[in-house]
Amino acid sequence: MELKRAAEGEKGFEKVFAFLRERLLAGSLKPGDRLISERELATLLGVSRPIVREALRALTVLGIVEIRDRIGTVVTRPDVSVLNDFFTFALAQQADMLDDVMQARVAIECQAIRLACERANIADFERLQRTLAKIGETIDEADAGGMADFEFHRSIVVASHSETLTVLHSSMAGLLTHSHRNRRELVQAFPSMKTYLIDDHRRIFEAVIARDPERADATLRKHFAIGDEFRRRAVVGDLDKTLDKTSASR
Amino acid sequence: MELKRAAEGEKGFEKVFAFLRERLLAGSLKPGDRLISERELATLLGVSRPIVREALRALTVLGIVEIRDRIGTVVTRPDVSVLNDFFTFALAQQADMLDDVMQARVAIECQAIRLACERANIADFERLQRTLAKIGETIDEADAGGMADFEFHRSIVVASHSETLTVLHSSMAGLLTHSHRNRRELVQAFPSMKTYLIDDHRRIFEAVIARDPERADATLRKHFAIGDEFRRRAVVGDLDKTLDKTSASR
DNA sequence: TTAGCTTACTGGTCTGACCAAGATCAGACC
DNA sequence: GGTCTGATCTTGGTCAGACCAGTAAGCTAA
Repeated sequence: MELKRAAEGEKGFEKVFAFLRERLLAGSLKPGDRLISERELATLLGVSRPIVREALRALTVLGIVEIRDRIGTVVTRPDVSVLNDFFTFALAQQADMLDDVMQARVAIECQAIRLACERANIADFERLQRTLAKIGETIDEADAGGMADFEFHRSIVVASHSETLTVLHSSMAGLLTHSHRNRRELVQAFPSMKTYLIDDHRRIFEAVIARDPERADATLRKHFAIGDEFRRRAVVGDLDKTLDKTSASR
Repeated sequence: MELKRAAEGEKGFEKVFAFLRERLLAGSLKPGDRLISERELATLLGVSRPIVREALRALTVLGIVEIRDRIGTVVTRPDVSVLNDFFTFALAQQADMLDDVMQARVAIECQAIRLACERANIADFERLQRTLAKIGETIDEADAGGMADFEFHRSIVVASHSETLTVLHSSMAGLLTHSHRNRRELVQAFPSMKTYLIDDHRRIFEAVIARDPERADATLRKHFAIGDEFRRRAVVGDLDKTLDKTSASR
């Protein structure tokens, strides 16, 4: 990351952006700090205000900074919602990316469940149990059911007590809400899937309770694999076969 | 996502941004398309050019669009490298997050190696072999050694042929370069670690070659665990014990 | 037909200005 | 003396118009 030559060769916007990035990365600008005014920044760096605003706006969409009307620009604690924006755009134009993101989600969640086995506390267990119960209660509703499914998986990641994993997971999970819903709609059409959903999640829950990372990881991984299988077969309208296969493999 | 009311109530920037987002998400603006000029956009939406530029710049940092000097603004294929920027900023301000980031890296890499076992092609194998050899060659050099280590791990992720995983990994790996270097400096001080480094990486390589996801994952995971152990013990100056323990556990 | 020149258009930037509203502080009032 | 209030300063939000520097297309001349 070459920030040294930022002072002269850059193109105005780059100059301001690099200037701010430097302070941000070096830590001299911390969350909560208020930046100097746009005008000051402009004269300080020898550029015009519109350019400064471009840079500030850029930092804003990156979630690094927040421009408060008539107050000033303050450094914020980086927020995940940026990733959501990005993924929304990215997926809109590249449907094939969905599978890729799913892989990342599996990665995050499997690691998270391992950590959860080590770090989960009573409150985490309770949340897991609550969301697990919710899955059972809402098994017949497409919307609520999808939400419950999502909440359960999120609880796993939260129980890992890893902020990075949580952040990554929530940004991807948002995108995958649709697939959750789709799966849930399948459930309505094929009641025999209910057992799979409930039992699978319960097995995952039990592995965490047992604080067995290996089993938890493996169970969760299998859960995803089966979900994949479901979706794949559903496309070719061959659901019964899937159900047979999955129950046989247990 | 409420885009409908975008036409009037918005604040200039929001108006332009929403206008473009709408087209982007709806698909009427596809990668490769050239936007109308800034001036046209400004008059079309009833705002000034600087505002339009703010919006375009925002889309630029999101990797959605590319502003080409004296050519125009074109829609690009979403590039995941934006995440790199974000993570760089986000993680720079929370040093305590480093351990957390490491967990995410493990998550990414373990998932990647599973995919690599399925998807890796000859070129990937060759790159892995090349970087593995490099680790052996540079075992006595702190700088080059750390780089070789990094390259090997990166090769694993690249072999997964998952762009999302690759980007996530590189964003985190960059931050963790220091710890790599530190480890390497330890190697200089304790030559007996050389065997661990070389053998461990070779075992990982072999598991990928064998296309055995479970073994690859487990081996890689153990590799990280041992690295962790090394660093922990190093802090309390108890390296010999570590070496004994790790060789005994095999 | 083609080489070369002209010109319209593009992004990149600056200047200076105006508005609305939060922040601040002095002075008036209790 | 302490509190309230209003003028003023400052801040972001925005605009209009202008200039530069190249690019690309259109036109002219060979």
